[in-house]
Amino acid sequence: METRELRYFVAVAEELHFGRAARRLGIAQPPLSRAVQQLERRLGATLLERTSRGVALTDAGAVLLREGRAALDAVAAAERRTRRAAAPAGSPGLVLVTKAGASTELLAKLLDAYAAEPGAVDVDVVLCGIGEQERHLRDGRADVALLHRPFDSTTGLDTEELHTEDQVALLPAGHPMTARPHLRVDDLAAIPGLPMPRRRRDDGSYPDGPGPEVHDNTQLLQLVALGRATAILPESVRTHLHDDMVAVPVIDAPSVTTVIAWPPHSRSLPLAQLIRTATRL
Amino acid sequence: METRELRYFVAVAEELHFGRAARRLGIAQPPLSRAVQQLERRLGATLLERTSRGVALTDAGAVLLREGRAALDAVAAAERRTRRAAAPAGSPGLVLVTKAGASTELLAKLLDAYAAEPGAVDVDVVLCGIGEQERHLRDGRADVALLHRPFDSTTGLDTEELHTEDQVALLPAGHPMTARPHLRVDDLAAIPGLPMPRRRRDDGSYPDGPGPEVHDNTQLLQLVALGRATAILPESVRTHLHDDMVAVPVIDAPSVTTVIAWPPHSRSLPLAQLIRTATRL
DNA sequence: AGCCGCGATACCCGCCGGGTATCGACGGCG
DNA sequence: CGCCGTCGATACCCGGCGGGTATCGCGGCT
Repeated sequence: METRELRYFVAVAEELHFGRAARRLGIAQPPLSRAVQQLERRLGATLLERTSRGVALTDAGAVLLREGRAALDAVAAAERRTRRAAAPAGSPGLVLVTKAGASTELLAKLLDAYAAEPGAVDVDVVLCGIGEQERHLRDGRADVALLHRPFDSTTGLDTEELHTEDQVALLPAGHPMTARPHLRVDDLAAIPGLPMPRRRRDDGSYPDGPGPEVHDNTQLLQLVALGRATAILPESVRTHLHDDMVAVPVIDAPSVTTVIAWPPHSRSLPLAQLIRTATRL
Repeated sequence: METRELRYFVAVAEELHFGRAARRLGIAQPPLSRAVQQLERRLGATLLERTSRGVALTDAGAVLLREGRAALDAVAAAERRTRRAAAPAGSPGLVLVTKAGASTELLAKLLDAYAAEPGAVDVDVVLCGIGEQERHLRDGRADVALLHRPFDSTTGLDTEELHTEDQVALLPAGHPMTARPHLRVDDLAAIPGLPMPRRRRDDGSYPDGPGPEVHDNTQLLQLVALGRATAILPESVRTHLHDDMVAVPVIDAPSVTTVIAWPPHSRSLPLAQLIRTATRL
């Protein structure tokens, strides 16, 4: 199976429309139809159910969509990492990816400590959207990530725990509940007029519910400060708070563990040293 | 990057010889040279150092060899799993791989328990050489494996622990040490005339040392029974012993954990049910 | 009935992957 | 020291395949 065929099939499977997929791929529709047919013949499997009004995935097609994405990521990773390995000295030796607006202190400490090590290489820091870090590791855009359990999935990655912290509720200053020594999750759900914002999911959609839609932490903090929302966040957000917000411990929220994660078959000395530095912090 | 190019490069990188690689690939040597040159041009990287007497890998080439193998495995997995998903009912629903000659009781119990579950599918059992299981999972030849820590690597796999056991030393019946209630690893290393056999490594070579070379457990047991060797093995081997051998606990050997492992992104109901059954044993 | 949207088919062209023949560089050996 | 053997690169040719345009066939909607 060639990567071209896989790319073509994945495009059709995602669009569920040969015409749109062809446009996305920058080719005409007939060759795309033909390529997918040929793939189906070679696999001996029907991947798509065609009706004259559109396309639907078969079970086998769903399997190939999932596995094919993983395979294309692996190919992309091979390509990117080879390019990086061949790049002249001075380019980034390691790329670290983490969520935008999280772990800033831990990250700063880690980068400082690592830079002080003998033989340290340049580290590029990439900030990306929630849930995108694992993808960056799998397709070679990054070598190592800072993830936050239980929010981020770490399946298929090697990890070391760095830090665990409890979560706090963020309330507008002056709210009656700020007087309480601690809260429970149910207390917050019951506050009238202070809904929990809905974060954008990986696929771009938002969960149902009453709260406002947000997609980054800055927006969220602003909404809390304005008295329009509340939120449960790791206690390290306290360092970002001014006196317009108050943090109250939430005793029954799951605690958050920051982990350093990397693709399992990585074998680079700088990466090993960065991980060692991280675990010693 | 096309899988064809990757396959070609991997063949050359493994053979370190264009002619042999071409023969292995079933093509002539000139197109192979050209394909690798084209790959190098596209990547903007020198992958191989050519001398008129042969070929050596550059750093970038070593990266692409490792990453490329992983990518080709992922492509092969996509292909195999799709074929399986499309195969008519009656073909194996799950393929389980484990070391030849290990975990037989646990495996039998697991298969029995799973077969009794409602909705269970057929399970094919594949026995393979030591260290080959991970590869079977990664390239789609198997869906799930029984592994033994700390011997098998589980990096990049999801696992659940099933069973932990201590290790025992296997001695020929009548040996003076069989009178001892327990032993230490150092005691065994010091026995004259009873060396530890050398097991074949993944690459087919054997470690240096005095012991005989073996590559499976049957051979090993035979050598012990003949009074030509000793070995440290999980205590479950006791069930295979006749009265020609004696097992003595080794108190400082690492204990062995049997785990069930699967590729991290698997999403099949039968697999989930098998894993659930396994953890409940 | 007629039109429209969508995927499949028919047919053509140019490029690229594969083949054979040969070259050029290097090392070994008589 | 010159000859030869080995090995990768180059030159050149051919056929097939990937990609393009034009068109068909089917189904749903109005």
